[in-house]
Amino acid sequence: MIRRTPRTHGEILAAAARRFAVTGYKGTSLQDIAREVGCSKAAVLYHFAGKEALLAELMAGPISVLCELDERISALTGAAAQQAAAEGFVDLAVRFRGEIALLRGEFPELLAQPAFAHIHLISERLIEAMTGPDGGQDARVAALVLLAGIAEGCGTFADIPDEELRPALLAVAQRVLVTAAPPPTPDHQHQD
Amino acid sequence: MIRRTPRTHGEILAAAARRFAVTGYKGTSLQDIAREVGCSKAAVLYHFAGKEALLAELMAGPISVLCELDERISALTGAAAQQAAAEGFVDLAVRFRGEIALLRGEFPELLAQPAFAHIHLISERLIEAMTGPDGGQDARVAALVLLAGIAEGCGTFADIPDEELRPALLAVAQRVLVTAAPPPTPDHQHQD
DNA sequence: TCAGACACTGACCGATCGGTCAGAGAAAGA
DNA sequence: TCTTTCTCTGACCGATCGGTCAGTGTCTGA
Repeated sequence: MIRRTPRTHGEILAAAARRFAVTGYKGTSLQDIAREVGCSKAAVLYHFAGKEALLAELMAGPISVLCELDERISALTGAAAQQAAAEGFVDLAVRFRGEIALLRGEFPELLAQPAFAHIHLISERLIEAMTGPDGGQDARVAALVLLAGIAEGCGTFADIPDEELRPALLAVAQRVLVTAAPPPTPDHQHQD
Repeated sequence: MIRRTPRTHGEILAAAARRFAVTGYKGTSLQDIAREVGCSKAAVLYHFAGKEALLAELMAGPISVLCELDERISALTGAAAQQAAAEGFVDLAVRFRGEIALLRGEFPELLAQPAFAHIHLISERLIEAMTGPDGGQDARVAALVLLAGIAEGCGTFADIPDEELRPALLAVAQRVLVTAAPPPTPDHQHQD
């Protein structure tokens, strides 16, 4: 029972991540992945129940971190929730930028699948938190632009190391989010 | 020579735009479009040389505006170019948000096609302009997050009319862009 | 009335997709 | 040595893709 040759499972996963990152989930065939690994398509399907299973395993890490972030935020309100959401999402995006990048533009359809249904709810709560205590339409637009910009952009920062990208994104987040609604009357106009 | 029944060409284009916006370019088949119009797939291919031709005609508007913006920016430098790039891109994104949305995540592959090769160069020049006179890595990150965030996010703001979305996005742009390199030349610092 | 242009259809094409399946080959325990 | 288990393969499946093609009905100008 020594289960020799542990090579393939991890190799296939890594190859799938590489191909997905370049050509996207839909744009990558099982044949492409098999070619990258150097085995048959059937071998890929021997180790994984299907193409979806491959994606699910690849996204397990970032998804669990996203769920943790959601729980953490749900215990907070107002500016504290906003700050935690921004910092948490930047951390997640930097750490898992490869995984996020491979979902480029396929969020709508992938999220429609039952396996990822809860992600949709979480992302909505994330935007709500990032919108902050202001709650106005401008704040919501800012939150959405930030979220989408980080998610979409972080995959293209392959040349920037984590320890430089994180503070850069955090700085952007601090600037873009509508942080305070001092009086009830809308009154934000100072900046930096 | 009266060319009666002008119905189909425009109808097909509109139906394609609708389907592309929902399921993406790759995710929409000619059959889907034909079903939406209520004709055969062959009829779609009678009016358009192919699926790519459909996309090209849909994108002709935003692309020409993008080219104009590129020319306008190329005549400017520094903060003026940055401001023009931000405002111009926001205008473009708001006006053509439907068209931009249908490219969701398919930029990499579509831009790889020779027909759209110059778009890639333009978007790079746009980012360079948005990076601004500061030129540092943080400014570049900010520019890319803004560009990606607007492009990716604007398609989801279907419930916000143009005249509200534009100032909201402009406000985000003013906040997020690194507008000045403070120590060397204190030049411009107005805001809002 | 009739030829021809136009708009369109259904059948069909080769390619590719995700996925299945019977079986081959190697290794390990008995 | 024999049997079992694991790993992997090539052939194959039905579905769907973008695209082609011969032909059909309809309208128009002569």
